[in-house]
Amino acid sequence: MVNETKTHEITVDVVILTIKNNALQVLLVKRVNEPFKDKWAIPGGYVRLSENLDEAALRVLKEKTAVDNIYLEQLYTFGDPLRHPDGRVITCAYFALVRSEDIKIVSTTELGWHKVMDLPPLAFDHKEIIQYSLKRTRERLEICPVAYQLLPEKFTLTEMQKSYELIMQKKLDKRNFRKKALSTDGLVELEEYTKSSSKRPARLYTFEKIELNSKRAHFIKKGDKK
Amino acid sequence: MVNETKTHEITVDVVILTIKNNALQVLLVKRVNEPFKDKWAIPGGYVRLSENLDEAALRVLKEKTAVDNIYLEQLYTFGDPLRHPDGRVITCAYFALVRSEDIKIVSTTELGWHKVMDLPPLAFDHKEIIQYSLKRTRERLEICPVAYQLLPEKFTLTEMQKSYELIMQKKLDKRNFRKKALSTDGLVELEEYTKSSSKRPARLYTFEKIELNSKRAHFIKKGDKK
DNA sequence: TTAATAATGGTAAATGAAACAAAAACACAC
DNA sequence: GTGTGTTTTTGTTTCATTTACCATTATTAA
Repeated sequence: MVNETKTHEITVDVVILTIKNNALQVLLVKRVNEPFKDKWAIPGGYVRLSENLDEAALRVLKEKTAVDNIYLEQLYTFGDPLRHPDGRVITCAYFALVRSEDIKIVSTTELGWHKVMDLPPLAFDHKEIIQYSLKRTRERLEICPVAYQLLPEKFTLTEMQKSYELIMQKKLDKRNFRKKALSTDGLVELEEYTKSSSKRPARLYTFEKIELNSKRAHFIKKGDKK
Repeated sequence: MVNETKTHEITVDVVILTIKNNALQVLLVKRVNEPFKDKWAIPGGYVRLSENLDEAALRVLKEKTAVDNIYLEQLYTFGDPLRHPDGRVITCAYFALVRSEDIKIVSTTELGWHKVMDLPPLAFDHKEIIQYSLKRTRERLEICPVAYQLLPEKFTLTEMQKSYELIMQKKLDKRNFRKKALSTDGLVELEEYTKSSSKRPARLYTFEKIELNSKRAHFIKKGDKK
């Protein structure tokens, strides 16, 4: 417990991902102060003494946005001594999957969605953090259908396939995807169809059960407090 | 940057796993100070300002043991406000897979191996941390043969199977395991056999290539400095 | 010779992955 | 109302991989 050990600061940063305009997008905030003034950054903030890390991440999320349905999971803790130019700041990074329809931006600062395949210059090591969140999202998608967290409440299988393709970065076979999707636990077929397009209507589906293969991840549903 | 945010302390704790006496074991240190005096704990220490988290974990490891071949990976960051009775201590947990033959205990404090299936009372939330490290080890084993990090440099397929069974907590079919093991990338068949037992000698194998499916994990090999 | 364990071969069943084409339903133009 | 265009919906086959299950031979020490 020498003095050297006592001047860390710890933050949480939250990579917020959604699908919007047929692209994977991440919510970024424009910094108003130095360092990295005017650069874009992942939303973040200091961890308060009274809250645990999950709570801190959720608070950061809610400071910027009004969200209802989210998937939130701790990503990795980044602690390079030089990652923050002004001192030793260790950040515990989280990532969240949200539906863009569920998000209302409540921040006063400049905030916007950016395509993850075309990021602006970012502050700190935030580019690395975003890249890692994509890798983790892919890993999660391979073991559980977290992608539905990015979709509207009711969606077609084609939309679901699109979101898989966006995350996995590759084309999938339509029939094979459909077969696998239909066997997914928790997927329910609705008696509703899309309307208003000059083509055959698509059946709508929704997710009821929350199947989660990763512990230490959190689904925050409508109405959950805190 | 209110004052409340500035009094965290951050530590690293390292779950050190090995296979010894036909059991998965974890290295624990007996605490000499309060809190949790005389309880067992995972080796840990404060993060210094000049080092990153990986370096801190490695330093903690080397303060307790002289190790050569290790697999080291960040596990999870635990930050419950009440996890440390004396204040707010956030810990970044790591886990390491080592060969018990490669470890020399250099610590002056009381240190010992404990079977993970039969743990003594532990300090803080260390039981939870160990449980999580087992889960992660299983996940890793499913995608890459990290188990060889627990084995002697030269090992028989039966020993390898034993280590898989210990980690996965289930029996495996001998012939199927052998078939899969032999097709593992990096496994090399040696022209050596076990000796000195009243039975048929078993062929020895070793690993040459380090195949790693998880980024952000580190293999520290013989001779690596730092 | 015996006891003990290692090495090895094979097969049947189940599962999963990849490749493929054709019919059905709607909107719209004519 | 008929035809056209677009998108959805659906099934089979093949191939490779995994799993389950079973039995025998080989090598050594004692």
